[in-house]
Amino acid sequence: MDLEKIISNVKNNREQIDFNISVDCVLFTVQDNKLKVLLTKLLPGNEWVLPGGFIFRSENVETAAIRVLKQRTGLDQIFLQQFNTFSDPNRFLFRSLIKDLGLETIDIVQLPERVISIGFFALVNYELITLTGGEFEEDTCWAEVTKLPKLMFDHQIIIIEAMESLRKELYFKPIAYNLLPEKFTMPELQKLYEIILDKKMERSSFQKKMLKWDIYERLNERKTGGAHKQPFLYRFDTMKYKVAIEKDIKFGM
Amino acid sequence: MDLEKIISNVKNNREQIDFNISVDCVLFTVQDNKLKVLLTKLLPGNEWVLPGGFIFRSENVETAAIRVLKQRTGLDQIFLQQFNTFSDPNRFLFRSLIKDLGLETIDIVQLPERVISIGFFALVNYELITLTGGEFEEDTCWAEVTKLPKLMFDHQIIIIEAMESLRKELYFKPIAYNLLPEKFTMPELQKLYEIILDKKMERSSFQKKMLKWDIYERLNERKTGGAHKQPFLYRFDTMKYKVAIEKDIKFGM
DNA sequence: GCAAAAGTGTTGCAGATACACCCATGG
DNA sequence: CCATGGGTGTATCTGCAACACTTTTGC
Repeated sequence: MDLEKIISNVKNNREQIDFNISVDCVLFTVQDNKLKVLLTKLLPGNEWVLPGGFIFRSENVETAAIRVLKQRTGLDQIFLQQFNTFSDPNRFLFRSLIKDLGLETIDIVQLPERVISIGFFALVNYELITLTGGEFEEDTCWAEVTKLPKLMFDHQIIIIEAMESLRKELYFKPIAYNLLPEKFTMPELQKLYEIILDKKMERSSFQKKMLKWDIYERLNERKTGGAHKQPFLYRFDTMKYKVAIEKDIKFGM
Repeated sequence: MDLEKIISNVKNNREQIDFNISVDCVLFTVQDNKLKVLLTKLLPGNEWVLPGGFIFRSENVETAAIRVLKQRTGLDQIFLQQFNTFSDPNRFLFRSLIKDLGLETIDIVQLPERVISIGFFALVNYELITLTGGEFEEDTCWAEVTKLPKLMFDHQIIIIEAMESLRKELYFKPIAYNLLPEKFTMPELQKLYEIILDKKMERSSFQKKMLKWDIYERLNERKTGGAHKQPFLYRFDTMKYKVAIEKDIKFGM
């Protein structure tokens, strides 16, 4: 990612790309029992930004978001959800950006004014990403949502709103499994809920609630390696989930 | 609203207006116990469209939506909520639109390709609108959501998604009062819920649920005029609502 | 006075919570 | 063998749906 590249992009690809609209992706993961988001830099040494990009005229915004995430993570099956549009007239001004970065030599006549951005949040398991980690740039990091560094533009607001949306969603839909490996245990799932909703829960009640929804398949395996009794492994079952939705099951916490 | 006006707009106002992005407003109201949406026409005799408009470079998308609704209804205090972005590459093509309408004489070189639209749904009390109804054009109507006429572009999809969002919201937030006059009765509120959620409810339970939330103020007045026992009048109380949110009250149906 | 609508009280059931108890594992 | 974590059963509590009963109004 390189700002000058972006700017030459703007000048040379007006036919293919809409430079008034972008997507910004808040990619969440959980590592060391902490909720984190992926950040990157436009210029080395500068402030952090969310991974994002402009939209090709031949694609819709979801496709653009998938493209951006694929480019960052190597994955193209990431859980993704649009949550808001950011359109403050002063949120992203090419002209002031270039001035701030001391790139005044660039001819800015053809650059658009305000850029409107569609915010997406995405969920991914940390281990899946590190598997394809080879392509990461140095100017990329996982930042704890409680300890965000200084961010450019309105990206802090975008992250905060993404978290609110994630919480609201998790409160009513069982989307947390997207943050876990394919096979996971109930204690792991509970830990996730506790981290995201920032609320301790009772072990037995939690488990019963999850099982009652009947959307997780219990495998004939148990998690080995840890000390103490080995917990069962579960897997999210898409078919069961569809059946549960048909039955109008409520997934509220 | 006039298509040729729009097109001359595009040509003459590129400085002020972003013609790649628009807002479309699904304005709901309830009349005769039916849920209806406001529709309009681009050209007399042509198909229906949702009220919408482009976005000034000096405003955000919410302001644009408020502007569009104010222009249609005379009201600027309408409950409004963004619900999705519509960006299919073929959803709105100026070029094919002009061709379809037989306006091929128009020079289309400067028109944008695909227009991305931000969808809003809005709620308004029917009586409030008719008060300022003088400025309505002939080519404007309230269409029942169950009997939609043929619509241009992807506007039918937008309405359907708006309804789903409205239902989902109403299921978890007490927004229905926006469709009622300031003072309303519990039976009226219940009727609304039944229309929107398309589900009959038990009178006594409904009333208790509403009162338990403690967000409606019971007035020392009763609704007169109808036959039978006069029901109490209530008013949505913003302060009480804030308190209830603080208390983490669940407004689920 | 009666029918219909609205307010209020009562009861029973289902779901959730809290707790208890047991089991398994590694150190 | 014991501390800890995990599975499962059970008692209790709560909320709410369903129903009953009462009150009020217009005709």
